[in-house]
Amino acid sequence: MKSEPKRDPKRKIDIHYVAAHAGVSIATVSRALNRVPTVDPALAERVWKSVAELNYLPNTQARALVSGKSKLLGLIVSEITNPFFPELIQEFERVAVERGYEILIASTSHDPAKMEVVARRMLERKVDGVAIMTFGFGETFIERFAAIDIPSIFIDSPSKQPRSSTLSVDYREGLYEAVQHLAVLGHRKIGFITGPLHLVSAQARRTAFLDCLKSSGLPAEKSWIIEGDHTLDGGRDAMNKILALNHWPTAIMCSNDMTAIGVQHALFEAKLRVPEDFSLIGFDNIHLAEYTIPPLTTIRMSCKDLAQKAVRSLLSHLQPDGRPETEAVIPTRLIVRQTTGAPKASETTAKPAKKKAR
Amino acid sequence: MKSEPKRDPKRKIDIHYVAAHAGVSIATVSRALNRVPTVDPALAERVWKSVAELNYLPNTQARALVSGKSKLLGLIVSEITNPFFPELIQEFERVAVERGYEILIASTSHDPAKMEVVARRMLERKVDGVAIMTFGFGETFIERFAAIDIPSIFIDSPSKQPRSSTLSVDYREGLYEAVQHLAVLGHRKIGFITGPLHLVSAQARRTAFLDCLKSSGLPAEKSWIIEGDHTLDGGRDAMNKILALNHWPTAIMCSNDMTAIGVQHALFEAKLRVPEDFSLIGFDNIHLAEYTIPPLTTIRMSCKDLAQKAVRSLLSHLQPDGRPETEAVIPTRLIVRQTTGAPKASETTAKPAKKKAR
DNA sequence: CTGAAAGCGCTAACAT
DNA sequence: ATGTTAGCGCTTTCAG
Repeated sequence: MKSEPKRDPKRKIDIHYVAAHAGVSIATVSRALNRVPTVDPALAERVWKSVAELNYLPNTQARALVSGKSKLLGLIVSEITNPFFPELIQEFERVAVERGYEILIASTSHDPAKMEVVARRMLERKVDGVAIMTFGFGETFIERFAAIDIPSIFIDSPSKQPRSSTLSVDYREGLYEAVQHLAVLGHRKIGFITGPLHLVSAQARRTAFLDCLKSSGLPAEKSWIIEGDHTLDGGRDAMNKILALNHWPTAIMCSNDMTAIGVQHALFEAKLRVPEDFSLIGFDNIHLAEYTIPPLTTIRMSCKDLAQKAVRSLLSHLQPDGRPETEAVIPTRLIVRQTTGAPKASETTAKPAKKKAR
Repeated sequence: MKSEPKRDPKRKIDIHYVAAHAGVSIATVSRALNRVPTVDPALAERVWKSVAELNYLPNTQARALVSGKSKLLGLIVSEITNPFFPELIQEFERVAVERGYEILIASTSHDPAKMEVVARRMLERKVDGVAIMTFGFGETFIERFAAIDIPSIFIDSPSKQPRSSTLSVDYREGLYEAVQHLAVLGHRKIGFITGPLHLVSAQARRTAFLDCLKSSGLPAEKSWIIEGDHTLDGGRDAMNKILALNHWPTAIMCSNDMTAIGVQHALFEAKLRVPEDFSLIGFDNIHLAEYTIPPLTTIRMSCKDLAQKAVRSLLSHLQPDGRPETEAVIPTRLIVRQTTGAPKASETTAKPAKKKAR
């Protein structure tokens, strides 16, 4: 029986294997890997060489189990098919990976049942922190995570949990610029298509819009405030509701860019033109906004900012030294493109002839 | 000293805690949780009640460590900001979660350096399987995963690794319908904007296009085949190159929808109209295609199909019973919207006056 | 059918 | 500075 217990060629490459290969104990391997400063440089060198040679990858599960840190960050978004979120995800991933964290993405689709599942998934995988980028429904999650003392960050509605931070978006800033822009162009009748109003963020945007109208001395016509749902379809449907009205606004502002693209589509179908018949302003400034026809005037909210601040804040809660960053504000700014212009000179409050085939 | 060792209220809720609460051993708890059929129903019942009452969540890391199964599926995409991928991710997530798997998303951005990192991330986290949806560069990954015997699935280029499956897209099908559609409309001069040609999938699409041209008896003009990169910017730039030519095609086909949207933008800027001046066809049929102005004629490739088949195939490799699904074909089909029409009657091979301000 | 006990691969005391 | 050892929370033999 010629058994060779020490160097079984098909043996799994674990820390013991590396230790044997480098001629040190597993503790030294562990220390070298974790860059503990007290390790003899010569030994560390040997360890790293073995690691490279054997193509050793530490077992994350074992590490997580013993250390209590999963090195996983949760990222909850509402709707991954809204291009705003992929852009945010991309940056979040970049920053998190750079700092040695992996990221667990889940989308709720605004479905309460799914939210429950999503929270469970995050908890089961023992995320070290979680960013709730649903623009609403933060409360649903916050307490769950706070109860288990998982750092969290979410948007718009401040929380008083100790390990929870808030990102507050300054909607007024960009919205005010937008309303002013329209006012200067000569618009006095501005409609607004909101997001789903059960979301605090959608409410915040609507409220900010109303405030800006008031401080610009513009009237707020209730029938021109239509509830959308932040999707293409929602934008189209909302615009069609406005078109069914007897009195039309001359400009439409939207709670996000997808809504605005839906509006453009509704207008296209109705043979109405932008900006000749309606001026249009979106919100988010997704990359696509530059490519709509015509290119969309919109309000920029930097998703990179959002992502970076979220990761940074989360990680700040994870490090014992230095106090956590607990609040950050995200600015917004108007980006003028080609969907805004002066209202028609012939503009009256009477309903124009509609859908006249050209 | 009134110590109460058994029911420390702030004790972590682990399997021992549940076992104590239910009055059974941890082995029974484990078995009940894993639905081992030989457990006494009465005991199982007690365990489940305790689990619910204590809000117990099994520690996934510990589970993974001992079982060797991470219950994690990797999903590698090339570019998360291309809307095709979020749609695919959404479905992938849905199906995977339904089957009890979590999903690890990584995007390569076509960056070889990043690919290395991405592969490492997947390996470190010990994914049970990985879907490589980069539409190219599969080879970079396949071998790495095959070497460690991780099931994988990827697109277009078949692999001979035992635990690796292929999704082959039938590009010809939809492309042929598209070329025929244009031919019937009267087009004989069709240009094509490709994807990045270092991707096998982009090459496959171009080759399929060329074949369809030939079998339709249409000429293939080299200068009308421009390399794009599957992005908005790439589409715009490619179209501008075509516009700089002396002889124009009358129709443009694109390797994906984002490219087509970029083309629409270039045309808009050049004051050219779709479909009056150019007919345009995309590829993918992302949701947005319905909302471009005018709505984009495109070739549908179902990302849901892709996602479902990928997950199913991956999981089939993970179950010992039944043999793995090793190959699936994804159909494609033309969706006619409003970017295709007859070429101008005045159409000649001479270059029309360009950029005349209206 | 149930329980006791042996690890999974690693980190972090605790020795040396 | 390095090695030895005791777990992290769970699944899974192996006895009973």
